[in-house]
Amino acid sequence: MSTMHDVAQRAGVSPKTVSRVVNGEPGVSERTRQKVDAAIAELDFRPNTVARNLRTGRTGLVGLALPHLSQPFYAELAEAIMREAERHDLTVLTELTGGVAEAELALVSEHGPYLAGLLMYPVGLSDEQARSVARAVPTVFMSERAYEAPVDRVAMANREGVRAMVGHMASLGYTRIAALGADHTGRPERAAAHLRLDGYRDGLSDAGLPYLPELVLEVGTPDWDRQHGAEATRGLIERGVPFDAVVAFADALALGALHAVQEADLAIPDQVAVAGFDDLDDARYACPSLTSVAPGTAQIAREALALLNDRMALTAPQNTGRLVVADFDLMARESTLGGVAAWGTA
Amino acid sequence: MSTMHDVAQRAGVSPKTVSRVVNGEPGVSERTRQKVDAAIAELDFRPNTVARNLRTGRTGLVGLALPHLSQPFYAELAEAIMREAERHDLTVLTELTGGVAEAELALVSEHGPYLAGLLMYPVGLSDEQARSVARAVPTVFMSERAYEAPVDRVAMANREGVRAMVGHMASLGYTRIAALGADHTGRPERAAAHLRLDGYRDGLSDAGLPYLPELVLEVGTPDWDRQHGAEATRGLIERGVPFDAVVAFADALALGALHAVQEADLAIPDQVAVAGFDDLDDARYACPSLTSVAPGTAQIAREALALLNDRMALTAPQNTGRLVVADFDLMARESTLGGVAAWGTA
DNA sequence: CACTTCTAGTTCATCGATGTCAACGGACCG
DNA sequence: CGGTCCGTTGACATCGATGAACTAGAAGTG
Repeated sequence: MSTMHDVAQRAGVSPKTVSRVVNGEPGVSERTRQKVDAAIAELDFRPNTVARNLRTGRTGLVGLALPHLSQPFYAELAEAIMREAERHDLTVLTELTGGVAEAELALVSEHGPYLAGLLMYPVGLSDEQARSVARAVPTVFMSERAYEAPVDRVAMANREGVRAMVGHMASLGYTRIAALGADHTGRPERAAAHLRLDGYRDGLSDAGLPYLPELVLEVGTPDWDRQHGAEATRGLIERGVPFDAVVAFADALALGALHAVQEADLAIPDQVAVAGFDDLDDARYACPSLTSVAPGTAQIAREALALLNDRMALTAPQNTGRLVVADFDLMARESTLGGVAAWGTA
Repeated sequence: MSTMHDVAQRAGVSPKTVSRVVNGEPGVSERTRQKVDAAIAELDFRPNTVARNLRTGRTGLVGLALPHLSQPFYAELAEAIMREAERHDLTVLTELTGGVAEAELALVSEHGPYLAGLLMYPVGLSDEQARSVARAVPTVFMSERAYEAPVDRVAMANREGVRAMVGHMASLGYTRIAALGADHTGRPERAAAHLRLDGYRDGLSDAGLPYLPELVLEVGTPDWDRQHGAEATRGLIERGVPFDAVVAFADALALGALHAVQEADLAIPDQVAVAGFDDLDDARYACPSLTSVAPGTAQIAREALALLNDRMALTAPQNTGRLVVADFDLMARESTLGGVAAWGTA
């Protein structure tokens, strides 16, 4: 590994001049610039990032904190963010928190000091903890929950998305539309469930349909997975409650519902229509393919990095948090439209 | 941020002594150690990682290079590796290569200098390129392809896994077992396909079944996804070739096959049994749940980090690469066994 | 021509921690 | 009692790059 000093000697100039050339600073004549460039090429010199970081105090490292990667939603989000970070010349350091406040905080105390910024999908953090995280390092949350803290946040169009989905179903003639994934604990970390339930009510009222509590299915755990989606749907069927559609608050739940409905020999979408939220790859490939709300993952990644950039540059307001809500798309597929749409297409 | 200097002043000692305490070096009396510890606590001092890295030349950063995260197999692998890295006190820097040699190399030239090690799932690299990567930074490949280079590698039990799967099917009485995912291009980057096909032949010959070329399905692209799995299976059905089982070389292909088989109104597993490879979460949740070869992802992560540790410590032999093959498990589920095994269980 | 004004480039200190080596004080020994 | 040795501790240089302050010479100005 050659250093700037080596390059300087070879080019017959001072190290500082080499530094100027490398960083494209002004005050270097064309002639010397060329000499230095030549020396750099000959020695295959690459500036030592660590030393630079120490001197400048900047690292170009941003932390990405997610609960898991094994759930496709997070994996897809991670991928989008990494691709976007690359465009900003930032290096991503990924940490899995398991959705536990402890781990979410540990990340900050352990890596915080040398992180230029932090993108976090917080789950367990309290308002107070969120504040302390944001105080320690420039932070952007990707989260449906609003925090009582001056933190930037990117969210999905939870309410509007579900509202539109209910509208979609109503316009197809479905009238007894179940909601799958409600939460009645009121706990703030379940904000996504609350907002989506609000959207469900909005959609019903838009369509002039009554809100029927027996069609609102709670899911026992905070984990929205197929297992629980199937169980809740089975329960609905067994109770004999009449219904002709299910709007699930997550694709995983919807895929479970799909399973339970087919298990009961009900035709999709003729007897029961099903829809989800997240637009996972799995939704496209499900059988039948699943209608879903695409939450604009790419846009979320873009906005999150834009906000973070501002904050790292201290361009952003210091005492207030900004909120960006991503646009959604309603991806209508076989599970509501029926037909023989080619499998695996958008 | 307080520095060692601050702590030293507060404790009335020299910075070097603080350094000794922090790093648990010997040669510090109990009395001073306590004074220093107290000062550290009072100032909430945390050593500056960047400065330490510069001085020592070590970083504790390992790169993780994967083609994608959006394919569940890679996401699950990434998760396993991150969890394991944490146990080794290593920080993981993830990069997505898209499976392109260019990106795989760029990672090294860009971040290589300050990476303590590299875990890569290589796809596009040539032997020569693999060599140059391994020369630049301590490297462990996770890859089915063997490289003509002194690089450590962790692989799956490709051949044995498929062999066992074919045995499993034969023991259940299936005799016309199709292979899905073969490759006849012979290109080295498709080694997984070649090995698995070998395993298929082994399995047939173990069971005394003939190898029938018309039952070997090639998949057009290197991408093993559901779409292609479904297409190839449809082709088989349309050609009217009799078959009673499909062993797919990847779960994604198997899920596609599942779809195509059901589409043709063939009962699973009564008329056609289906099995995959990878044991994705999706396999457990498929309908019917999918029998699959679990490649031992957790073990792969463990072994990969163990090998990398050796190599970073220079404990490993320098001119030769080691190979570890992970154990596999045959997860038999409804798609071969039938029955009503609880959905979503192991 | 003396004097300011640039420009191109240099010197030196510095970021924070750590390796090297020397110094200091007490214990122990002959 | 002088000398050696050992356990502690500190002074200083160093890792590689960069910011601040400075200089030598060219160019412009009245």
